[in-house]
Amino acid sequence: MASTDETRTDRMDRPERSRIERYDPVAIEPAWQARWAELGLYEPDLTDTSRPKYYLLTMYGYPSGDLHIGHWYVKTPTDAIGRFRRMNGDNVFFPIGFDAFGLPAEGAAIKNGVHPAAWTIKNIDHMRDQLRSMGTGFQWSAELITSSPEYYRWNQWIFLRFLEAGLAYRAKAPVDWCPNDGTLAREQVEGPERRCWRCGALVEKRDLEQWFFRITKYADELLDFSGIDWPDPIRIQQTNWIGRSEGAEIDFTTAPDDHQPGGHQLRVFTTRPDTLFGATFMVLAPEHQLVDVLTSPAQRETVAAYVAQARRQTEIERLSTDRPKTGVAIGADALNPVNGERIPIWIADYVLSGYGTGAIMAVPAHDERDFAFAQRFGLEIREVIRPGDAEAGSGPLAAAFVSKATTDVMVNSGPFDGLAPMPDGFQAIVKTLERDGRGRFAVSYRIRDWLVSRQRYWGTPIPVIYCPTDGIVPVPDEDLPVRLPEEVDFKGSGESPLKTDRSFLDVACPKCGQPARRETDTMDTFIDSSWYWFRYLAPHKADGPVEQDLVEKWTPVDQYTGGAEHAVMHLLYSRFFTKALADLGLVGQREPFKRLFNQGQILGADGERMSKSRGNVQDPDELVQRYGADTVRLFLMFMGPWDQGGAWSSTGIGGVHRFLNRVWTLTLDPHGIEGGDPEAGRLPSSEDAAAAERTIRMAAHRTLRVVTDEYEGFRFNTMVAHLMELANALFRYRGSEVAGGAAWDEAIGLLLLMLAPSAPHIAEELWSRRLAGAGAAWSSIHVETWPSVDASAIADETREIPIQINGKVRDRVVVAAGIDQAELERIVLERPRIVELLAGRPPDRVIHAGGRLVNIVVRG
RNA sequence: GCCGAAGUGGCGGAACCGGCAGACGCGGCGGACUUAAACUCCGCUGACUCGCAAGGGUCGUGUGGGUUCGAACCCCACCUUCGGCACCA
Repeated sequence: MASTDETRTDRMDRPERSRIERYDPVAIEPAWQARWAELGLYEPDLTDTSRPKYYLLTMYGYPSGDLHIGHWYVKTPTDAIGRFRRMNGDNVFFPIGFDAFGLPAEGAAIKNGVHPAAWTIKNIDHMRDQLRSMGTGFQWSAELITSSPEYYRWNQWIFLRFLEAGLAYRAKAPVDWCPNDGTLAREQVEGPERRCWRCGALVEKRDLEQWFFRITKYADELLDFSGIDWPDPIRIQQTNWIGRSEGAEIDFTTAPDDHQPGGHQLRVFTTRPDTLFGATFMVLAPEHQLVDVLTSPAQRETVAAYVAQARRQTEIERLSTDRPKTGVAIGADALNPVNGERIPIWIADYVLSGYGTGAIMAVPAHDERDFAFAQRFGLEIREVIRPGDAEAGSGPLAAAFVSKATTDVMVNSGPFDGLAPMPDGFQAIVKTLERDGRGRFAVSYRIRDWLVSRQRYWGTPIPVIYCPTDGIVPVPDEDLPVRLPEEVDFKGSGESPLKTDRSFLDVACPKCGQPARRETDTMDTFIDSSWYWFRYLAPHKADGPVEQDLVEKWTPVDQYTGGAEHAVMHLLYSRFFTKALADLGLVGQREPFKRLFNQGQILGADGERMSKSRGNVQDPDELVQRYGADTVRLFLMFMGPWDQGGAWSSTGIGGVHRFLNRVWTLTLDPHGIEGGDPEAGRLPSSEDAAAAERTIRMAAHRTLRVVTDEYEGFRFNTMVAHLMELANALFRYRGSEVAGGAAWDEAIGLLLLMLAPSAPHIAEELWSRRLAGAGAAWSSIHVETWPSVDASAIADETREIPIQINGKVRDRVVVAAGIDQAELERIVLERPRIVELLAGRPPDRVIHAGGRLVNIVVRG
């Protein structure tokens, strides 16, 4: 006691409140950013082979003008990953760029008369500054802008290779069409009535000749995810999107009647050929080619009206299973190929022209949608499959029977009665059809070829020319790039100005030299993002799209981060492109991204997606002004699990800022004593100096062990929580005799190193002051090696075991760490509280849960 | 509607493999420091309940069932919210 009092008196001589410099992030952050850039800290040598490569990629962004907090939410933790890998010895390549083509630039042009290129460049300039303020270690020398001819030239070049390889083709496809503004994007069609966002006119579908990429060629390979570490939900969504189903094609024919001779082939795809005898009608998509040919004069008007209204609906509406079924009979019949039966032909909007063959055989007894349809229109429902144990003729079905149980049997199916439908009946019927040339096994996919044409100005021009004599003529490679004309008139209409620009349109045919016309469609911007990571490795290469040596060495990307909203489009297109480019011999692997992580999305405070029009955008700049980039970075990492996101709220950012202030205080003023804590400056009564140093070392090394793990698993929220715990633990020893000692100093060093990837500026600042204090030469904390755990510091001698009775905790006991089960059980059963609660009842069982817990089970 | 995901204190969230629910932070309450306030520091803080107190008890992870010695976690059904549905990127 006496000695403690002495220590206390001793401390009184010092000023109570420290006079250290305050933590002022706004003063230190820009200086370190400049210093790092000067040193080229983030400009790795791509040819360096002495260290393992780590290609870290975060989805590049659209230059909408302002960075919002959501951009930080993706990029700053990704930056922390890069810094962590670098400290672990990897050669990290972390590029950034801009997905600069797209609709908003054109919208700005129409609205405000500013040229899309000027608007885009201005936005990029602003966003570059904002990105720099985050303190992210992007390799700016690799920056890429997709709207530059230097980039889109190679989109064109790749398009031409796809064309040669048969991967690009032209076909008719419907677009949403406004009579005044031309083709509309989905977001430009508003309201349940589907009106044009600009002029309010009713939007209709119009069929245009457009370009497609044959992604379906790779459908099967795209179902194979072996060798890549992607989250299950993304793989499942892609798998369902591709939607492979095995079944059969069956050829029905039309029956002759008063107005047509019959004999037209109607091919259907079905996954249940075993139900063929139960097909009581057929349904064609309203867009089906034969609708016009087959419709009877009496039905012509009704059918035309139905087709027109079906064409006004979206696919989402058409596929909704909960709305009443609609459809009309076209006044013609088809013949069932197995029994020659006449069945009526209908059209209905639930059959889509893009899936299968655009026609189905309807088996109402065994398909839910067909059942609903048959009920609505009073069509025959004929049971052809019955559960093995069911009575025959047990009355009409109340619902479609869609089981695929092997105990089911086929009925009402002629020679196939009694077979199990799957797989026997399926096989038998298809084999019979095959023999007669009326059907065959077939695989169908839900995924459709990728429509890449856009009737827009601000995109990559598709490099083909239409010649009256030579037809479709590719632009020769040496004429690339086909540049977007700069002087264009937007005329206040939504129609692409390319369509009326004579200087662009008029061209001589490369084959015959006759006057010809350029393609005016541009490419979907998803093409830009389908190969950009290859280009980052040599963004200015003029004689080819990629530098093959570097591609060989640096790809696939080791870690890709970005939003889950890209699950099925961008992430699938990128995989398709990589496979196609591999088949063209351009790249060596068939998968783009080895490991994928999808962070969650930050919504506005109102829980809605952040957008300028909603006025719910959080500007990070003002937070950075107030708290500094490190606090904002750390707060975003601390908010919650990275894959979760959520509505934005700055509540709690002060707590993170306070934590950084505490780190600042611990590092620069270990001996200070704050008023308010009666124990300040004293060791806990149970510890002497040696014990205190052991406690400090244990806390620091245990934190290091778990934090290392959490960096590797991207569990940043708990990582920050553990750093806070360490800082709190150290604070308890501040001003005591061990503060500033060897164990303390080691702990501070570890704390700064662990903080460095996430809060790079303050870690660097404190590190430099620490070096200066020790009289050592400066070197950046970001080139330090990640520390390793001292196993001897964290060894535990005892552990606390909770004791349960029937699953409820009733007591706890501290035992030696290496205790054996029998000994533990003896100690537990002798505990007075346990003896009391058991009241003489013998335990039925005693469960030892992996040495972590004991559960005593008693009955009665 | 279909595909994918998420629901835990007043709030953000933790519990990584079926084993102590609520770490860490915010907010709130109390205290220290201050002439005062701010800052800073220390303590308490799921709900209900028994007890002067020390300390107990019951309930509790969207809802309803189930499996298990034991469920926030696994299974079934449902509700709500978010992402995607092919021209926003």
